[in-house]
Amino acid sequence: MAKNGTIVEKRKPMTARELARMIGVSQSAVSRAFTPGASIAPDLREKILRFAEDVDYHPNAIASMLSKSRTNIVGIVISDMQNPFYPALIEKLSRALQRVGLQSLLFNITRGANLEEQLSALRRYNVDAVIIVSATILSGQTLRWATEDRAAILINRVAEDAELNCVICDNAEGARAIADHFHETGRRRVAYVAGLSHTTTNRERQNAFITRLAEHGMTLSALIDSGEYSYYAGRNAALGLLERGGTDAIFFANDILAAGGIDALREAGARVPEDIAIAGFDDISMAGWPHYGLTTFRQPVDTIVDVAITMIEDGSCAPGQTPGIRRISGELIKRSSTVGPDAT
Amino acid sequence: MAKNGTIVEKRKPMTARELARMIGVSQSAVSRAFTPGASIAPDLREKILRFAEDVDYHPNAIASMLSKSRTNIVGIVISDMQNPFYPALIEKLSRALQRVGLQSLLFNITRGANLEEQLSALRRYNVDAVIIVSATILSGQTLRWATEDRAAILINRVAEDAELNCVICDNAEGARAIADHFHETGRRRVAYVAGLSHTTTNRERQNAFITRLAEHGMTLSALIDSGEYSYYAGRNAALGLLERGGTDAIFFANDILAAGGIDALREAGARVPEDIAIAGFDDISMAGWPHYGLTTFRQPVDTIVDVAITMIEDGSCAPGQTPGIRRISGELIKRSSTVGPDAT
DNA sequence: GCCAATCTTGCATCCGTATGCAATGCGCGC
DNA sequence: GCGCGCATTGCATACGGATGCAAGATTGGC
Repeated sequence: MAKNGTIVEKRKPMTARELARMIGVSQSAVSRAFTPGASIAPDLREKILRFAEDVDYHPNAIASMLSKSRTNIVGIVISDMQNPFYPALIEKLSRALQRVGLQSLLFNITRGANLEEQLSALRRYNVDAVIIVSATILSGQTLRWATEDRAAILINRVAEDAELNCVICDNAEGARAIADHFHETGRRRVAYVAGLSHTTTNRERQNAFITRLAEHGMTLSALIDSGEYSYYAGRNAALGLLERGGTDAIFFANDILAAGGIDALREAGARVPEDIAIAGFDDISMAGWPHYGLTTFRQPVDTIVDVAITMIEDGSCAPGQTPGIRRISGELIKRSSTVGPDAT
Repeated sequence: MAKNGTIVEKRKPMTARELARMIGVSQSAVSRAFTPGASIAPDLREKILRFAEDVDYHPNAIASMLSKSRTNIVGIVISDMQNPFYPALIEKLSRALQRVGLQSLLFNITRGANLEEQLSALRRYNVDAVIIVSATILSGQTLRWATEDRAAILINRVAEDAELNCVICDNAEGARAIADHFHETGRRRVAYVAGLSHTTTNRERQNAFITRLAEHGMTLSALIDSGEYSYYAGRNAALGLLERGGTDAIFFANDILAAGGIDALREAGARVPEDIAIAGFDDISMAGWPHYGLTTFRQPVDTIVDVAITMIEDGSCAPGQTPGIRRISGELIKRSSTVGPDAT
């Protein structure tokens, strides 16, 4: 009744040569059968593929990579999975890559000194392209090192000192939309809460916002650098503003900050939006929850992903091509945190 | 003034042979210099490594994979990035893998028919191991197919029909802890809200919870299958229970459901925990936010990750080894959703 | 000072697939 | 019926590094 006691040896997968010998053709034929567009008679291909299916042969991707020097792997560098915006982006990105036959090698980097060590595999693995997702952690120098001689795209961050392709939401447009919206809804003394103030996304949002406030003749009641893009940083910033007084609207640099802000204000007894209107940026799913009803500028994530994939597929992000910055338009989503529950 | 107009050709990376010829040694020597423990004189290794650094030589990982038939890549299969628990887990997992020199190839699968197609790369890429994270989507059959002849670990799900290694939080322990806690805090008519009722995690939590209620002589006032592990599903379930009445505590199968439940109840005018106590499962970061203050059973994520990594490193999840289920103890985290703000 | 044991090193080959080139076969036009 | 041209196919080799084996270099023992 027992299975025989011999060690179950891991059976080595079949190779193209073995398959070829079984069928009585050359290894080249097998290779061609699996290569779309290769020069091979349709019936032979059919026959080989059928045979392959029977014996469960699959081409070894590693060997293929070596001879084609193409891996079909895209490295994705990310550093902040705490902000729900990024997991959502990664999910869409990896699915879109998969749809065009590319795999995602994930590099989750940690703030610290040994960044090059963390990214060393990125170079040794010969990924076809690198997508760097808001790696606020990477300095311009590391950025250049990581993307040297390699197709690369930055998402949600622009490269300042390096010449790199960037796909990014039009942060200025969004910040202006928020400012306009505050203006239209009668807010006049407005505060801005930065996440990491030195990041390019923050600077773009902040500058455009402040400029637009001035154009409307509104008052910038406060400018706070919360130090990080986190829920608790948002809470602290909001409480500080509440205590100080003189603010009737706050634009948080992103939604997770804004969520903290809304909760903290309400717990402290302030009414949102009656006393203080709140707006964020990104439109993470939480922003749409009834509890938050957060007015925010929706990042065009789908388009951003599409553009990035297209650049990888058509090679326009390959080294040697002239890099450029693609700014994608977003959309203002008005919710109850600025216009009250009636307008929802 | 313009740079010369020649096409910038992508300079091909140097090979071990070229490096060897430059130094005047054999290619083998170079290979050995980069192979820890290889038979090579210390000074020669030193010399080669120094030279390599100078000319920026890095061993080609693809070629190495081919000859060693080891990729140092672990495939991570995931399907639900919406629940914040999973991004947090993925983040820790990928960092831990990176720490031991393994890369993470991400497979973000979508519910649907062509699962094998989505996972086909998993087999062709010869990953050293597969970690399947709560792939509630995968049937036992697909599971077996995906892990065939391959080191594999399931996290947060047990395999029922396949013989696979599982690392999982002790769901029954957690459910009992919640039941005990409800009992101690005077709750008597308790409801359970399932996520996907057929998932193994749900069944374990549900069965243990109901059993413990009975042991305490408490009433199971309702058993709801919310249909998915989502915020909105939690809202709907909670509102249904509130309308029906007769429930003074609800155990949601996970935190994201519970968060929806808390919000919906409060919006409907119920007091949490005075009228209804709420508990969840996972301890996602949101559970600790003051707004939620969610009592929950904390999954031992760090330990789960450690155990999984260890199994990969010591080969105990390799094919041929006897698979087993590792249940890791978690911890009840009491917060204001059950014991009121005083106890916080 | 000589020989054996050990450490180093290089040579040759392998890993499994892709592909340029040459050879073969087939079809078609005249 | 012959010849040209295209479609197929196989052969040989490349991709870049790992490694068994044997030769060469060192060291130590007596």
